[in-house]
Formats: sequence, structure tokens, C-alpha cells
Amino acid sequence: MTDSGNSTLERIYRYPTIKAEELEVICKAHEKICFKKNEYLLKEGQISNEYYCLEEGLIRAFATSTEGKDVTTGFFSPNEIVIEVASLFLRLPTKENIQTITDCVGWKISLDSFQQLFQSIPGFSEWGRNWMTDVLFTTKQHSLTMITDSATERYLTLQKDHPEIILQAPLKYIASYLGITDTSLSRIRKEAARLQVIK
Amino acid sequence: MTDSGNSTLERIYRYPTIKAEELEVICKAHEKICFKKNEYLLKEGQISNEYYCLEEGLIRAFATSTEGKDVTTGFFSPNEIVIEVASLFLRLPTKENIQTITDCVGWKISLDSFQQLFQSIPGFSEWGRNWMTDVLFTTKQHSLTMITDSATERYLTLQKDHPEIILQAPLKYIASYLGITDTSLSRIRKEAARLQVIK
DNA sequence: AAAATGAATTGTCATATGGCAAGAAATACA
DNA sequence: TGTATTTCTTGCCATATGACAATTCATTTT
Repeated sequence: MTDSGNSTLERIYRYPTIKAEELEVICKAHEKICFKKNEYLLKEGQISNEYYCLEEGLIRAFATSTEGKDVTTGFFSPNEIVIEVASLFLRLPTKENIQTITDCVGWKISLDSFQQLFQSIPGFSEWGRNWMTDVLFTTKQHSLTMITDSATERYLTLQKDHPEIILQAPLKYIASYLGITDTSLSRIRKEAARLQVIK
Repeated sequence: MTDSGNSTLERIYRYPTIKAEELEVICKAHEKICFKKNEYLLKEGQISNEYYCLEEGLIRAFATSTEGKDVTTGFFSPNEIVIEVASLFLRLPTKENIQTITDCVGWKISLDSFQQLFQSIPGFSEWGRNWMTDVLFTTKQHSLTMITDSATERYLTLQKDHPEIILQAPLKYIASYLGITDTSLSRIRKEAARLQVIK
């Protein structure tokens, strides 16, 4: 790590059973990294060797459907970890792509460094389990939402919880993330705007 | 553990970095348990304190939607771990219910015992990360499938990958798991049967 | 600034799935 | 064994979303 007292890393790794000096060791294992808009951090077929702590910008993950269409599977906002868990931890060629939507600034850490921290700092492996639990919860939540909520509700929820995505991501990415076409999202957005005015 | 050489537990916990004697310690931390059909292993609002390794039977997890409807979020088959990760590891009241679909036999382990194994056996915490990675992958896959595949395709995939669910679970549970109504699934099933005959 | 490229909107029509209710079948109960 | 209850099927119609194409709007490039 080049800077000291980095707030992105400290926020991400803050955890009850991680001591101050351990936190510093963890932060020092990261290296600053910048990406330009539309740059790929990971491409389908590659085996991921690192992950990133995002400080500025917006990133998306997407998979290719059987019919060859892009489907955005997730967004990454500042202070989140940009990672393809399955490829990094199971050492498998990924089926996902990770691509920046805007210029980005973040902190990179290699799998090797991560493994060392995971084995040498007990609090860190607890943190890891906890982080993974959060990710799993969010993923299940998104999946449930796809079943229980209408497309309009899903859009409004995303707007409320992650306005930065609505503001920065192209409509087509948001649409496929919500499980609808860009045409439908355009209409939903129009209708939502109309309702806002009335209210 | 009461029996020796239990194949369900050994299958579940087999992992390269877990030694034979460690595997035995892990298995011994489990206790045999039986459930009757329709019994609840966890109810919405409770904090989960244990998980189960299923040997025989079929189990489902379900959440209650905003409109008060049951939505089946997952099924558990033999040799799988029956768990509500978020509640068990984050110590939060669960939003899910876990209920048997048939009479079941399995092996129970408490969070305390799990924590001890997690901290004392390095290979076990790696196993844990790996297991969680698999669960996350499966969950993401299901979520993606809900977007990219039609209801019919989702049904056929489930039938191929988990025929035991199709055979044992009531239609309405399968339907909500696939994100459709029982009415629609009944029609889809009829059409699928017709196609089988033709082929 | 002009041209070119890509993104978003809108119209028309098609279709998959849902809502509701009635009837049939299966299962549980007593 | 007969009755009650739940589960499954089917018909009818409503509706949300998709497919495709044309147009407008925005952004990038030269």
C-alpha cells in the first residue's frame, strides 16, 4: 500500500476480531490500481488471480446467456470488493466478465497475499466468512426479488438502495440486471417519472 | 456421532487438506437426528444455532413474500448441508423457514462445535470457504437462470439435475421455486410430458 | 463543428404467464 | 371404508413484458 490510513480498505476490513496492527498488515498487502472506462478486469475463460477494493467508480459483472446476450449479474460500487469468488477460490475458468463502467480507482490484492493473511490472521478468516455470508445473503435476496416483485418494484428498489447505479450505468446494463429488456425499462422509467411528478 | 464410517458425513467433509484423523474428529462432532414429514427445522424470526447434514429425505427453505405468499427458496437433498447461513453466522433472526417435505434422517452439529473445528483445524476453514463458494455459485446460477431461461426451460433443467425434487416435492413448492404459479407449472408439465411422448 | 456511432425512446403487435374459479384426482383422516 | 381435505388440472380472460423496427437523442471522433 502506498498511502497511509486508507479509508476504503479500513472500512472494508474493519472487524471486531481484527486488531489495529493486523489491519495495517492487511492494508499493506494491497496495491493501488487505476482503470479506464470500459476496461476489463476479468474476461470469460480466465482464471482470476486477484481481487480489488473499489475506491472510486462503478463496475459491473456480466455473463453471456445461451442465446449470446450479455446479462449483467452485478454492480460494484465504492467501498465494495470486486471479485469473482468461484474462479478465484476454486481456480476455475470464470464464466463471468468484469468490466468498468467509469474510470476507477481501487486497491488490488493477489490470491497469494490473501491466502497468507487468511492463514496467519485468525480474525481475517472470520472476517472472510462474514463477508461471504453477506454476499450470499445479498445474492439470495436479489434472486428472491426477481420472483416476488414486479419489474417496476425491482427498479424502484434499486433506485432507492443504489442511486449511483441508476445515475451512472447505461440503461441496458440495468435492464438485464433487473431481468427485463431495455425497451421495458425505458417504459418503466418513464412511468416512474410520471408518478414522481404527481406525488 | 454414534455410527462409524458414516458415508454422508465423509462425503460432505472430504477435502484435500483435511487428514483422516481430522475427518474423524469432524464426524464425531455430529449427532444423529430424525425428523417427521412437515416438521420445521427453523422458523422465521428464530436465530439458527445448528446445521444438518442430510442423509435421507427432502427438505425445503421458504420465505414469505410481501403479499404473504410462501416462496420456496431452495431444496435440500441427501448428502447436502441444510443450513441458513445468514442467521447462523451473523446471529440474526432468520427471514426463512426450513421444513421437511418427507421424513428425514440426518446429522446435526451446533454452531459452538463448528466454531471449534473452524479454529482448530486449518483444513476445515478452507473446506468451509470452499463449500460457501459452491453455495454462492449455485445461488448465482439459479438467479441467472431466472433471467435467461423460460419457465419451461427452468423446469426441464430442474428435472434433469434434481429429479428427486420433481418426484417428491408438491407442485406448488416447485412452482414458487421456479418463479411461476402452480397453475402455470401444471400446464408446463403437461406440455413437457407431451413432448416426451413425441420424442 | 460535422459526421458517425451508439443509446434511449416509442409504436405496433405477439406471447408467456397470472388470476380466478370450477372440477377432478389424490391423500389424509376418522 | 367412507368422508374430508388438500393437491392438481383446466377453462377463460387479463396483463405484463418481449420482439422488432423506426425515430430521436446523446456522445464520441475527426
